[in-house]
Order: sequence, then structure tokens, then C-alpha cells
Amino acid sequence: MPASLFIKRVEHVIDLSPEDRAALGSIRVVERSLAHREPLWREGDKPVQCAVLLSGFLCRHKVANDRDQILVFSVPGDFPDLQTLHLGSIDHNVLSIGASRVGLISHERIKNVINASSRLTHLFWRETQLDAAMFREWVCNVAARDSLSRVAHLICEMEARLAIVGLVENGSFNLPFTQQDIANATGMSNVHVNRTVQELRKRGLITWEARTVKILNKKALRELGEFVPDYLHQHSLA
Amino acid sequence: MPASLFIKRVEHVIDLSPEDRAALGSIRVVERSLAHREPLWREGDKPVQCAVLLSGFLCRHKVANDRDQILVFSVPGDFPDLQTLHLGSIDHNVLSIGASRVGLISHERIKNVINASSRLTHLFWRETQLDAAMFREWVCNVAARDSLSRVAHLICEMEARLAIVGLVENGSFNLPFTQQDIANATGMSNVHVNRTVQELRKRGLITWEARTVKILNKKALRELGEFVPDYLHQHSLA
DNA sequence: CGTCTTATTGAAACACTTCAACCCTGGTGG
DNA sequence: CCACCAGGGTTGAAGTGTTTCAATAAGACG
Repeated sequence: MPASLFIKRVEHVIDLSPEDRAALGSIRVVERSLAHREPLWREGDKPVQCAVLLSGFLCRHKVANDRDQILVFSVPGDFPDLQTLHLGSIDHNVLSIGASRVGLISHERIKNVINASSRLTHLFWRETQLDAAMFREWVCNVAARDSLSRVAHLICEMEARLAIVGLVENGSFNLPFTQQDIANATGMSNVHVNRTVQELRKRGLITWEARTVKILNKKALRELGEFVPDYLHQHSLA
Repeated sequence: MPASLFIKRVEHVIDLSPEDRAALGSIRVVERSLAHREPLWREGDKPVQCAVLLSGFLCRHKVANDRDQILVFSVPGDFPDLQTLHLGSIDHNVLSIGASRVGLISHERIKNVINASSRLTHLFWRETQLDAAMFREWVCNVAARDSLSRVAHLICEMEARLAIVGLVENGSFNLPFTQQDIANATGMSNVHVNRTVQELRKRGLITWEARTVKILNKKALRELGEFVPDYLHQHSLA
């Protein structure tokens, strides 16, 4: 499968047998390009295939109280829709942020691969639980933390997840989100996001211009955002 | 397994073969009683067994910004910790609210049952994805909705989930949560929860006394809370 | 080069929090 | 059996973080 970033990420945590790696590698995907704001899935769809994000960013999105609520962002190597394997319909939208490329794999194909190896079952199941873990942290973020911590936490999470797949260089990474996107993700107004980002800049924690974020003081930013990456479960399993 | 409520709930959605039902029924659980506020698991624990809630209520809980943040409540028939099957450590606390009883099953036992039937694999995997779906909805709730909708939504969700396992009679159900618990779940102050509940009462939507909630106008309450139960994926699968 | 989106700023309004006091109820021990 | 106590619910008033509205500036793009 050309989704080498996915394999790269899981091999951080799980030792794949040569057979399992070969089975993963043999999966053919159908590539599809998505334009800015183009939906991959819409709420209520009943997908018969899953997507792995090859490049770019997606957001998973619902409308609540007439607001666009972004539930989570997907980064390259993520499956944004693995839950459709077991839940009939998808309960939120999946949209591209900027241009992106996904690789589509039929549910049938995934199930064949999964069923052939209990290790691969574990691996894919684990992926969906990681998803849940991120949502849990996100509940904390929007429910309990103030605006400054909230935005700091989001930036820390993006950095950590992008770093795993090698998309961070020197604390610097591409982030094609508008301040309105951040507002939709954090449950804040775009105006307040603007002021919050300015405060983060003023404190010397980050720079953010031309769609590029650079973290100047990772330790301080993580403290401010109460970011403890344990919930990403990146550490190796025993 | 004495967790008949769990079986009852999944049979709403999935047809079990006689063998699968027998396999589930053969699982022995070790019963454990929990007192009010007693932890089943603490953040960082590495459980080697899962629990199914037999009676009472649990909450899954983290500390964020010096606040107790309740992530979700568990109702009888739920597995509050199924994700420990695949994530090594648990990233939040699981506490009893009021007295409760759980049934403990070793990971090994569960895995044996699961591996014997792809239908049962599907069933348990699906459970963990339901979990994620509830967290997604909860992100919307705390990030996008105002206090009145937020509390209304919580009450609607509890009613819907309790109804599936037969714990609602005539719109009325036991809910041993304090207003502080609601505050911790919804990201509000206890004072404001109090005023919000009073407003719900004043509007003739609910009564709530002596730990018993009664929904007087389900349609209106669901509208107010924007509660659309699709995310609970209770409908039968094709 | 004009047009559209995104970022920025100021000021007023508001939802919710905080603090502090009081009340009520159920349980406990003397 | 009553007095006391602790936990939970209720109320009022002041404070504040964030939103909303509205206008301007600055990029990005064809």
C-alpha cells in the first residue's frame, strides 16, 4: 500500500512480522484528490470503502447549534473513517482542508487482510481506539481549558502527530488552517482565536505565518496547553 | 455471562447466532461492588481485565485545568474500558457514581471468545466505536451548544441509553448525579447548572427530584438539546 | 489590477463564573 | 429521639472571559 506513512506510524508502536508487513504492502489503493473544502464523506453516507490520508489535511465535522464544529483533524497516515467498518453510516462529514490526496480501500479488502492475521486485527482495532482517545482529550480541551490553553493544546497535538510521520522540521510544520478553522475546532470565535494566537506570539511561544507554524518554546507551550502526549499512546507496547 | 443487559443492547442491532449467544453466555464474570466515588481504574493503570457494568452508574474522568472533567457516563450493560484490550494503559479514571456493581472478565477470556467468531469480533469492535461516536457528539455538545441545550442534550442521551436497557419507565429514570457531576460533565459551574435545571423545570420539560428525572415533553427537550440519536447507532444493521 | 478571502482592531453586549451566604435533607451519634 | 453535621441545592450580586458587530487592513489569486 502506498500508505507508507501509516505503516511508519504503527511501526512506532507495534512490531510487524514480515508477513504482516507484506500483507499491508500488498493492499492497492485507489488514489483520489480532494480540493479545498471538498467532502470525502457526508453525514449519513454509508461508505463501503475506507480512506487513508496520503497528503494534506482533512477535518471531521458536524453542524451543532448552527456552528461548524470540527471534531478532529486528520494528518497524513491517518484513516479518518475506519469506524465505517463497523458502524453502518457515518455520523459526521469529512472535508478536505486545502488540497489533499487520499487512498481508497474497499471494506472487503481491509476485512480480508485483517482476518488473516490477529496482529493486524489488533493493529486496526487499535487505530480506532486511538481515535476515541483523541476525542476524549478533546472533550477536556473544549470543556475545561481556557482559550489560551486550548489553542496551545491544539498546536501541540498537531506538532506531535505530524512529528510521528516526519512532517515536522526543526519545530516547524505546514498547517493550512485558517483562524476560522481553529475557531470551529476549539469552540471559540474567530476574533478570539486571532487575539489568542497573537498572545501566543507575544509570549514568544510560536510564530505562525504563511500557513507555517513554528514552535519556539515547546516545553512552555506544552505546559500552557497542559499537553501530555500519553493519550496518543505512541510509546511501544510491551 | 450475567451481563444480560449487554446482550440485550447488542441484540437491538445485531442478530446473534445461537452459537455466538451461547459463547457470550458462557463467559463467567467476577462480580465486584463499588462504593460512591470508588475508582475502578485510575489513569495510568494497565488493566488485564475488562468490566461490564451490571448495575448503577460509572463516570470516566480526567483532571484538566484543575477541574474534574467527566468524559462520559456509563450505564448498565456498558463496557467502560473495552479500549484497554488494545491500548496498553488507560488514559483516564473510571469512578463509581453512587453504589454500583461490575462484572470483571480477563482480557484473555474476551480475546478467546472474540477470536472464535468474526461476528463477535465485529460486535466488540463496534462497541468501542460507539464509544468514540459518543465522544464526538460530546465534543459538539460542550464546544458548540449553550448551557440550556447542553444539559438538555445530556438528559436526552441518558434517557435514550437507559431506555435501550429497559431502565426508563414512563419517561422516568433514576439518575444519582449531583449538580456538580453535571457541571463536571458539561464544563459548566455548579451554580449555572442549578439555574439551567431550574429553567428546564420552569419550561415544563422535566422534573428532577430525589435522584429521579422525569421527562415531561420529550420532543421539546430533544429539540432544545438538538438531540438526534443517530450517533448512538441503535438502528438495526442491514 | 480588481476581487475575494483571511487577518486584525475597537467597542459594546452578554453568557457564564465566582464568591458568599443560606436553606434543606438525610444520616449519625449521643 | 433529638441535636448536630455534612452534602447538596438555591439565591443574589459582582466580575470576567468571550462573543458579536462592524469596520479596516492585508494577502492571495486569477
